[in-house]
Amino acid sequence: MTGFGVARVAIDSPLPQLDRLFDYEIAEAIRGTITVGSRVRVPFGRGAGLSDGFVVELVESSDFNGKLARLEELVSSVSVLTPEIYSLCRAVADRQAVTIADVFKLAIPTRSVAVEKKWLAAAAEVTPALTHFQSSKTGQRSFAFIEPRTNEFGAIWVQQLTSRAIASLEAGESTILVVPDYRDQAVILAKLRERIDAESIVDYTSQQTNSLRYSAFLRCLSSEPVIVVGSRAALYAPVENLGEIIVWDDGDSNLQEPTSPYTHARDVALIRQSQSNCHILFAAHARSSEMQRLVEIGYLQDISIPFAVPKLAISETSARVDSLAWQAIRRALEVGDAVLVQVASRGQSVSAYCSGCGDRAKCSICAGPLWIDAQGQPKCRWCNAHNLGFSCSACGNRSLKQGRAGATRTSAEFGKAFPGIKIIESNGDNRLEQVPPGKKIVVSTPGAEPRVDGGYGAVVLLDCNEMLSRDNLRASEDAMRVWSNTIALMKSGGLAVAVGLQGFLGQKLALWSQAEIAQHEYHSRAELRFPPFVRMASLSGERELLGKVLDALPKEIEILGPMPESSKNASTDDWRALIRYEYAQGASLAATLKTQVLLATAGTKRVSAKSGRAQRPIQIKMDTVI
DNA sequence: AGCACGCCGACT
DNA sequence: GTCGGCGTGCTC
Repeated sequence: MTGFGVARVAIDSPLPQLDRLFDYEIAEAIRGTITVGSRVRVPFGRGAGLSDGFVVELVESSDFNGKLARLEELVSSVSVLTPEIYSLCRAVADRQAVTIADVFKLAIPTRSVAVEKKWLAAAAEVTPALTHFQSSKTGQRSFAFIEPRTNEFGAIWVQQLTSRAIASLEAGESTILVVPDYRDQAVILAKLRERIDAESIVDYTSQQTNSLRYSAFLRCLSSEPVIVVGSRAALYAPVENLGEIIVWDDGDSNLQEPTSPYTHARDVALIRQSQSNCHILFAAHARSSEMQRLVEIGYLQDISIPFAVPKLAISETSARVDSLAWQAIRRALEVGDAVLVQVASRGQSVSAYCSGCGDRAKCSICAGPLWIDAQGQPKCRWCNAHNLGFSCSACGNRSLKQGRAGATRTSAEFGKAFPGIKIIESNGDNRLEQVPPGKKIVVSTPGAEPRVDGGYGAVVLLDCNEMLSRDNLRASEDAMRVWSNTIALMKSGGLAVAVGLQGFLGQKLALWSQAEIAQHEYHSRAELRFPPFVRMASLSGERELLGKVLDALPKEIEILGPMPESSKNASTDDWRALIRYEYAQGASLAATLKTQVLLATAGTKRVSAKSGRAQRPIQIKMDTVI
């Protein structure tokens, strides 16, 4: 036990200048118990108190020219920061130009003493076998389209992914299964519980209490192989013998980290894969442009198994619901099946207009666009205010005209067309998870579609053009993903109809040529030099500081802007610049940005007084979402 | 972040 | 003469 007298500690501090290791002399009293990964409290700086940190390395001596401070307080003997997770956090922080502490927040849950005591007591009884085998395997990196279909056993993708994870488990390896949608997580967990022992399943789902999260985390630390199911955070699960990472439906925006380190689960998964050499599989019904890129450059292999494509009719009419759709609905109802109708937006009407001059109706408070909710009342899309006493800002007229129908009005229309048939509405605010099978029409907004045992007899996609014309770079890609996932809720013999979908996308979707659609999308991004063909970072902060940082960047880096931040709540006078760069430039750009921001902001007074909360003077997002 | 060190204005 | 302003810089 002698020898390791010095601990190299990562301080858990958000300050970028402290994002490195500090050496400490370990006090005799705790030398025997301290391990790599231990949570410790160390004296730091001139402050009187102790700072939190993690032991990253134990060494015999330090090469620090100075007197080492003493590490006296070991918080707990559990090695929470395993070497594998430390290097993952380090790599993520470096890639995103953020502090490692920002990544620790995602990787290491808050300690719960009670949970830890219980776990330690149980661990002492079991004595895990030391199976720390060093795998020299090379992981296979792949992408697969999965058959969009539901049968009596549930969705095909659920069956395929759980089977894959169970096979790994039986071979003694762990799997991390990333599923963005919480309803899908529940379905996956239920399917796993049906088939294997609960001991081997770790629920890493995010909406849990601290103690549950910590308990799930500790279960991963035991060396028994497990299947971890969760969202973004599951990628940091400290499992050993990681056999495979599976990411389901990577196009889902839930996989994007909204706060620092601003990562996408896809990138974290790829980093962890490359470090541990495990297998990685991205699977979905549609292909994101990021997947398309990785397949095209040969980084991922397409291992899709050919499958029968769903029956899908495209109607190019301008009618909102055309005869093809009516026919499909009628046929499904006749055989006693449930029908799913997808509508672009909820309420009575997506939009409202002045009946006098025809101008778009605006909110009396914030001038945002009005829509008509399920109760028939005008509401603002931006500030949510009721606008009962509408008066047109242009002509003074006091009455409204409804725009295109939303889910509520569509329901009413279907009610009239199919008297006696049960109509059910599901939307983001009022979401149904599951409906019983049988004759009924379910009207849903995208993302709120309830599941039905055995699948829907027919799926009708309305407002296809509306979905495509959203003001967003990813509108088309998102729409394709949503439609594909909706069609996947249909049973084998069912018929889907996409109303108002024209041209290339219509033709290709009808043939389920997902790869061609993704290729088309990706190439159009490449032409514009938009992500994911290149990467795009955003820098925001005070104009002068921003200028200093931008001036320090190498000449070959393309800078767009800076320009004033256009936020709806125009309280900030921040400026913003975009930086377009190649993937190969990422590492060095992140490093220069990190140091340049530090240099530019050194000596700057932190403006914490006015806003109340200390803010970083310059914010770096290495991959901005446009 | 804290906290100390350091080099310029009005005070018992 | 010195008390203290907060600009600058460091933290194993």
